[in-house]
Amino acid sequence: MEIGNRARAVEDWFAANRRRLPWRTRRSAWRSLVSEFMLQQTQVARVVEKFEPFLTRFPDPASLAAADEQEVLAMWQGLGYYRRARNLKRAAEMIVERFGGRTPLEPDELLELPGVGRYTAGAIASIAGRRRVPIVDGNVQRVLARLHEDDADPTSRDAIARAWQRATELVDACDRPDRLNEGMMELGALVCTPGMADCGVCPLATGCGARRSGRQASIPPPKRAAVKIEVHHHSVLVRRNGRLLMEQRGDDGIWAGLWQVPTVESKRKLGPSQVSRRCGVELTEIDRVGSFTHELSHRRIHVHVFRGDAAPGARAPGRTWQTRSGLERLPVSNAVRRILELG
DNA sequence: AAATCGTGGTC
DNA sequence: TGACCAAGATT
Repeated sequence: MEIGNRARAVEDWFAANRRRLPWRTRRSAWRSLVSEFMLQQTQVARVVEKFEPFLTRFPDPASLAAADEQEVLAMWQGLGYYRRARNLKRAAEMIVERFGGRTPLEPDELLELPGVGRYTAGAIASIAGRRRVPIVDGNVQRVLARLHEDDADPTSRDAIARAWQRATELVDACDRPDRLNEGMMELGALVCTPGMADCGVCPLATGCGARRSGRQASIPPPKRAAVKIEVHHHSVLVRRNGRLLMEQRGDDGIWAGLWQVPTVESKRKLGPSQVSRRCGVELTEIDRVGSFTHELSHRRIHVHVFRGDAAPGARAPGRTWQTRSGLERLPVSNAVRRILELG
């Protein structure tokens, strides 16, 4: 099939199929920017729950730029990759300062924003701005690899470069870059999925290399999962006068900037007396409450939960005593949410 | 440039 | 059930 016909086949397929992201029917650069930040490495279904509340609270770059970072993180709670939320706020600040509050639609300007890489810039520019630029996400890379029967390791430099080259050729040959790019991603998400290629309904089936050779299941080869390091978090629910002691995590590492109950991290499991000694506040008593494991992409955290009573007049520098309603305003990880449920 | 950063879904 | 994956970016 000639490349222009391929591109139009995808555009027509997308135009005829319902979109899973209805907010894109309103073409707003700001909405597109927020949407693309949320969608980085995150499934559409998860984003749908969070998007409208976030946009209602932060309807334009100025409102986000002026907001307290704690509130931004709270609106992001549960989405993961919390650095995106902080980058998005910094991007909003830059939009206000350098672009007069108007979200840019040119790829080069978008790339200057923190947290915006080649994919995100291309998605906003092509979908919200209808600029003729390519995008390659995990879906597009898989569809293109199968189309061209490219069985290389998808994490290799060369394979990535070939995907961008092929995406560029397609978008150069298409009529509507927005429909082409969204169509390629939807194809990957709904038709040409990792586990199954539903070639019977695929607009690219004619001329697909993997289909011709029957290698849909082995292209692309799977990426090796990261080795998970095992660590232990000992978290203490410290009570005093009906309040709970909370601390904020540092600027780097996992859950940066989020809040937690006092937690001792170690390579090995610790007993109650060790936890009591190292948790940073004097306790008169400590008991085990329960434990669970929390899985991250590159780490397995064994969470051991304790309950302790603060000694009278105990000091806890850098920490705050929170009431139940105060707790609800602090951004916490899902692991901490589970810990708090045990309290 | 390999590691890091969350969480939930799929098969 | 445990890999593997998701509208990736950063260092």
